[in-house]
Amino acid sequence: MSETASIEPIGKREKTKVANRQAILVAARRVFAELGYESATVRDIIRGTELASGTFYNYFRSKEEVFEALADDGARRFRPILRMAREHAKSFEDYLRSAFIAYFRFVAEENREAGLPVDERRPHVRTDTPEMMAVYQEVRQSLEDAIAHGDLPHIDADYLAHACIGIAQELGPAMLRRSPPDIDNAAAFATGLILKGLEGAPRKN
Amino acid sequence: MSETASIEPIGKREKTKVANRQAILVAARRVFAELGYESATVRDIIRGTELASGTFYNYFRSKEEVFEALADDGARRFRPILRMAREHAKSFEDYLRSAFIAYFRFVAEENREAGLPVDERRPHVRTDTPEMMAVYQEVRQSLEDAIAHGDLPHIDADYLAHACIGIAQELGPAMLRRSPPDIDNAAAFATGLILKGLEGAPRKN
DNA sequence: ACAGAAATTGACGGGACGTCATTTTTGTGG
DNA sequence: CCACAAAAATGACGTCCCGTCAATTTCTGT
Repeated sequence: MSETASIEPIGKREKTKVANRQAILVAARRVFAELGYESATVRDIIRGTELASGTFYNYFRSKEEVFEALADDGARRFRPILRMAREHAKSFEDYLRSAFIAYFRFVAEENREAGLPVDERRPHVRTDTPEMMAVYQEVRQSLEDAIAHGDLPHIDADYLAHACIGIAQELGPAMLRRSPPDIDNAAAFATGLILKGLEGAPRKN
Repeated sequence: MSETASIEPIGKREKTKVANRQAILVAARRVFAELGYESATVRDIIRGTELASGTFYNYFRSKEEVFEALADDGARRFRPILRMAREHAKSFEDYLRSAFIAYFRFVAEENREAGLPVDERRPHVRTDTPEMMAVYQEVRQSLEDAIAHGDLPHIDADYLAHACIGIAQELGPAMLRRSPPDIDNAAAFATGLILKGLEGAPRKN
């Protein structure tokens, strides 16, 4: 008898495996925040866990791969938010604005818990991880839908998606540099600019 | 007498100094292109010169500093182009378009001589070097001038400058990914988007 | 020509890297 | 309950890179 009680579909093997992976990711997040991506080392990360150096390489091939896993995490959390914004939007303008708001909120949140310095914290590494691509696809899909729906003229969806992402990426830090950061204001600026260009961007004061 | 001939305001000391610095930069550019920024090492760089390892540190404190010097170079070459675009422009639209064209040309050029892979080559490192800031300032100044001149409504010049830069940064690689890259088309897209938003962006086909 | 300043050199101690033979842990069949 | 094989963790090891620094070479002014 002994353990008829709980259904344990998951053996100890699997359990420690996810636990270790998680431990590495948690430690990595902290180490990257403290030392910055560049100067952080694989050893720094494993020292932040109970594991031995060799064990690290059972889970990741390099520091960069750990970072990508973290970036993936972020993108994975952000994507459903983006999708909900699309589904709930009453108009294209509405979608755009909520998407920007969601992103800027996300950025502000990530930044707040990572420590103060706005720029220095952002790891300087390639971020074209699969999940990031998925976010791009999500945005692009929204744009193509809007075009097909007649909400947008027939413009280059690829370029437009990149432009939106570029605006978001640059406006995010610019917003954070102001105190206090005004998410709605930044989102209004981006939305207005994309919809109507300079005439659509909110006047200052 | 001996050397009354040429006026040599520059001693041998100074000369080898600039030569060494240049040698390091040239080697670094090649090494970064070949190995990628991440995996390149200071040793790889000096091996590409006639210098000893210790000498490197007389010129730069780290690999990152070398990269920043290279980025500075790029920005330093780009800035006058940008300024000329501003001075020669007949209208704000004209300025915007030529600025984008200049940037996309620059990107295409840098990319062509660095080897083919579009994304992998771009070093993943902070690029907020002083000269980069200067480019941002240059853009922002243009925008503020245009606002003061009445060519633009009173909008947030800081945000707008960041938005332009974000668009340029994302559209550049997106353009390069197409074959053949169409600089004028990308510039037209960016200009139209900024000026009039979606309605201003060129229709596709 | 010479002395002192400036720059170069490469060896060195400290560490990080990624691997791998060994040990420990876990799952399974008798 | 045990034994045995597969899986995973361990940490020592050889290799390489880092940044420094005392010794040496190269330059400059007098």
